[in-house]
Amino acid sequence: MTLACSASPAVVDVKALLHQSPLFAGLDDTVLDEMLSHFRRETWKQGRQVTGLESGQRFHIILSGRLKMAQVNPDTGRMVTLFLLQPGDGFDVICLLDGQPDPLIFEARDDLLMLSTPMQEARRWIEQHPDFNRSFLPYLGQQMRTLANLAGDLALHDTETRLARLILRHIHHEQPDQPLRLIHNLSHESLAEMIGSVRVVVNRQLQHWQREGVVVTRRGELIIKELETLLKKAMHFPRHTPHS
Amino acid sequence: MTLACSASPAVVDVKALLHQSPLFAGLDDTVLDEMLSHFRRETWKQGRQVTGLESGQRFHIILSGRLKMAQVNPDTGRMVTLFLLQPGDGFDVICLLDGQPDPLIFEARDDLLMLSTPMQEARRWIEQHPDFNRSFLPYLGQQMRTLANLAGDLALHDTETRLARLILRHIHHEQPDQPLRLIHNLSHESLAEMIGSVRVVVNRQLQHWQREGVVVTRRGELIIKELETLLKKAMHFPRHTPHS
DNA sequence: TTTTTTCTGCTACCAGGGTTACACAGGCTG
DNA sequence: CAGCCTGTGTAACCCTGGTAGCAGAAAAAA
Repeated sequence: MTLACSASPAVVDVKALLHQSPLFAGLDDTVLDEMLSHFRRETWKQGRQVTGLESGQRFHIILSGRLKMAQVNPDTGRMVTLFLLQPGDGFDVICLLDGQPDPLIFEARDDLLMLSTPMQEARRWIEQHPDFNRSFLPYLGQQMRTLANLAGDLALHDTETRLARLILRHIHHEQPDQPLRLIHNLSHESLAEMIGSVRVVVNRQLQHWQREGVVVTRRGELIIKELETLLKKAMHFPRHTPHS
Repeated sequence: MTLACSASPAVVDVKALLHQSPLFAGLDDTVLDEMLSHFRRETWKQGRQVTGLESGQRFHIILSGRLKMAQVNPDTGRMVTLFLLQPGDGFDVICLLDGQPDPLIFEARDDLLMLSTPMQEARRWIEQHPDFNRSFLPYLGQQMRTLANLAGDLALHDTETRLARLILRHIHHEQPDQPLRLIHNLSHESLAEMIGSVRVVVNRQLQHWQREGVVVTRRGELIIKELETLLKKAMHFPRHTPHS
């Protein structure tokens, strides 16, 4: 019997997880139970793509796995990742808010376990539970902040800066004596989509840093050797505090 | 005595204006009055710049004039406009939501007349008036949608496409027989900031279109001659419906 | 194992668009 | 009126970063 992290999603302790998530942290246990009764489980397997139009009928809460929320240019085939949603996140929040369909694409980066409920039901529940806003509104603020920063970065900074920031933003706060590394097993392609660029460019940059001795790359792994240098490349104007 | 549009802001019919705005449209008249009692008037004259850190203490509602909400790169001095806020809009919404300071810049494009109240007060009022969410949440959705589209455009489309879209998005729906033109008296510089580019590039593009016969430019004015052509340049993937 | 697919490294190419610079127009101001 | 300042037209330059293409390594599937 293995100690599963995301391997055995069926036994996830839903309530414990939601209590840690920024969205439901403050909710009373009984209220949470009541809410959960409106939801049903739903699973997507890795790689599944769904457009905003299709998924727009239901609101989802991620229990395990990561979900890419992206925009596509059908002409060139290129993609930008707007959000990489994690357990505790909900989608599609924008559609939940204003009811309009989103021209977005959602793609399961891992096998996904989620809760889902009809959009209308979610809206109704939120209306009837004003206390939820105590955590919901700040959550929305964070999302908007992330989007604003993405837009700002895309318009104002070069790929090197953007890549450096992306990496730093995603460093897991592990034991400080361990060598710093990215846990996320993201391909260069994925990294590229997250900074609004292309695989070749990301690779080019990483190789460049590797020759400088700043990082070491192995397949699906990225080890930071000189954090200071990377910080300098990323810090070209005041940073926002990464949540949590 | 002149027929003032934004010239005599002192006599603006606040309640009428707010009833039209997406944020307060649905509010009861008595509730609106109660709300207004928490606010005080505030004026900024054109060109005034304020950072998010300074203005973060109060929440504002625009009554007349336009306000640029932008991000800056202190190294290059370049700017991106995230929002061009109009009468009926509020700011800073992100800070209102999560309480964190924004590394943004707010600049009055015209003389501004606004209502303002301490952030805390605004948050408290929202908490106590759950009905407000009926219009507030959709409003937030629109804002997020706008940001998402901006980020998407910046990453996926060239300057020509972005400029075409910007212009089309800002056409005032006037009498259809009149020649189409941009009311906003925006400089090329302003246009550039709104598409995350630079004056020279915008000018270059406009001249190019002018030689093609698509538009005619005069100082501070832009007349569209061939709407079809411009639409074709803008339409490279499914458009979202511009609000209102 | 062999085969297939997914990632990665690297090259040559070139064009979009950003930087800099200057001249002139129109509107303001004194 | 002269002066100033902001907005506009246009040129030369060149560099970042995107496209196309291929070959090998690693992983996954057969």
